[in-house]
Amino acid sequence: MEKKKFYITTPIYYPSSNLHIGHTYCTVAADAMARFKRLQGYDVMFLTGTDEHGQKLQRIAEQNNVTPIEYIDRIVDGVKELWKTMEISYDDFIRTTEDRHVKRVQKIFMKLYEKGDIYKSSYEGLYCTPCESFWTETQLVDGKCPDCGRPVEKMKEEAYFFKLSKYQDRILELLETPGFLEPEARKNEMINFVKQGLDDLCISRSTFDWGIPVPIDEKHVIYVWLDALTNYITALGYPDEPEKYEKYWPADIHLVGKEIVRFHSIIWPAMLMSAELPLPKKIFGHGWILLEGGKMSKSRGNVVDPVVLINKYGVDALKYFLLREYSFGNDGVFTNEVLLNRLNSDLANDLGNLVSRTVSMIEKYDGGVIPNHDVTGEFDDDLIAVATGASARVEAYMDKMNYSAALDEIWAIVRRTNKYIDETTPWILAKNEADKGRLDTVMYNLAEAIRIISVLILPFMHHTSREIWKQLGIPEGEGTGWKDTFTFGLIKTGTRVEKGPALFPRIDIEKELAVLMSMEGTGNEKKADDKSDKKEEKKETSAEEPKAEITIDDFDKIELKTGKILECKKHPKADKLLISQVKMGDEVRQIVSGVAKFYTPEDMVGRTVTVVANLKPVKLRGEMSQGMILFADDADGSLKFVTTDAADGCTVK
RNA sequence: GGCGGUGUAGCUUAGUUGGCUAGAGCGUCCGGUUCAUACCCGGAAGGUCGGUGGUUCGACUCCACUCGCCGCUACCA
Repeated sequence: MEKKKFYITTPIYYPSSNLHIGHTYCTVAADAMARFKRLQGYDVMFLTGTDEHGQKLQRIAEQNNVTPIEYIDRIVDGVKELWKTMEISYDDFIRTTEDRHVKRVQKIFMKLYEKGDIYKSSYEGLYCTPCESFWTETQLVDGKCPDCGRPVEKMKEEAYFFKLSKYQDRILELLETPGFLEPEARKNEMINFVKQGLDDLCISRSTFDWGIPVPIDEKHVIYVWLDALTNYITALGYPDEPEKYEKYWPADIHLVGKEIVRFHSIIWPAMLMSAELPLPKKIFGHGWILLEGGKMSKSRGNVVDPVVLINKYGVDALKYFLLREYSFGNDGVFTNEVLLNRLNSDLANDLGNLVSRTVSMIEKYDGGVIPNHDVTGEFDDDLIAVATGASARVEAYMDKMNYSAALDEIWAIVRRTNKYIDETTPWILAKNEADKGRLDTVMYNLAEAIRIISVLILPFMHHTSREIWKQLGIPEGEGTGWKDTFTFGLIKTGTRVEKGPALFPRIDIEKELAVLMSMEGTGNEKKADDKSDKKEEKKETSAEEPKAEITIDDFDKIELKTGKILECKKHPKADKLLISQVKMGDEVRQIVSGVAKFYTPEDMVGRTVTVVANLKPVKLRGEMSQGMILFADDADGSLKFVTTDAADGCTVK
């Protein structure tokens, strides 16, 4: 009988710097699912990789005085090393710079092109020369430039576009398909987004060359999404070596971060529709692991370099923590304290101690040999019911991507088994020779319950599973399959147990917190209020590129002046806008700024700031704006004033 | 501004189509136990299920309004 296939992917990560706990989280989740499905008997294909093109990498490499590929190779080595440390069981690792990907992307490009879904922007390119802006038809107001109201003209713009808009209706239908996009909240967002209308997607760039050349136009490279998203099928050999593709496609699940749900649930299916290929069965957008925001984190200190945590507590502990602590679709907050408490209570106290006490008792009472089990007693049935009933529920939770509930279900057995020991009081049975039969049965049942637990945790922490098998003397393959978790009584009488080191040594939390705190800053950290990731994402996709070089004459066209903000109020019809009255020497101007998210009107008043004075006045949602107040785009995503000590009305040069 | 989500014990949360005395884990307090990694087991305290009003014999579950937080989205000269 042919095995059922299961194809799961992570996003391909952008190797501009080393990976952090967020990437680890996603990959660990995918790995657990892959292992789970394999254990269940599926033929699993698990793909991860790296997205290696683009302006940003090219620039970073230049800054480091190396070629892009030299820089990337180094980072990718680190990524692979991390996955090795995490014991990520991927079946393939695709790099978008590999020949296999490059040539296939070009073929896919041609396929869409021949279909008529890729066009040069001049086809619909509408350009407002004074504004130097490029518009699509849907953006125009009365057929004119939405900014200045002047007529636009068709222009040749050197960029290729994908007709995303053409697939709008089909995408909407797809998004509404139950189960396609989860969790539910993301689905509604996307439906709403599509209903507002989709613009065609720019898929080429000519301003840099670190990318896959557009096959029909050497001046262009393919930009971001057509390159990146197609990895899911190029890795399978599509289109030229389609053996794996035919076997595994469509993907059963694309696991992605919530910030890239849009690209996976809208753009990617549209591309597939254009190529007339089957669509992925499910997109799941998981939440982010955040650090405590603001000042708190400084006083607490958080080491979030996964490698540091693994070295201290082990891979299994970290994996368990990530999947158990957080609800997969939602954001969660990471702190060292939460981590250590979870490890101590669930792993050291509950599971580790259970194995320890059981093996100790078998050694003490039965000479280290798992005994007969023919004297049943009061609590056996309940223990057996709990132990054998978990698998079905674990399956159900895993199908819903609910890792934490699945693990909790397994821990219900752990807790039940600990309770069983208290109920049966083996140390009392041991005192009376007449109770030996009952004692033996209790020992057997304990070993057997642990056996079931050890198999259930295999997808999440296989190292621990194997250590338990070692201590219980279970040979791999004997009662260690998924189906064996449904049956009680498989462990063989006569099996020799052997006490080993503690599975999870108990951590002195106070001491350990102090140690971790002293290591603060060694990891890649991200604050809970940090929007930089999202910002990066936006930058990548909205193509914020370095500006072309200008001459001093060009600069001279800009009139910068200092201005004092006299009054400021909220824009009545726009959330993000503030309207300021700015005094610049003799005149007072009204200027609208998009900073309401960061500053209240009170924050604005009284400051002397830098203003672009000769910017063409414009109406913003009904309010006149005569200039622009400059702000610094800070690293954390916030905007900071560019203030000055000078009097208002001075020229800045 | 539009759309959507969410708000349940100190913390993290479960509650499918309305019937519960609203569950669980962690934390706290009390008790038990000693096989075990000072662990484990039991018990208790702690919730007007964001607020108000409505539908209903009955609402955490449905409806309206309202407040808080979050996301997507428009405006960001």
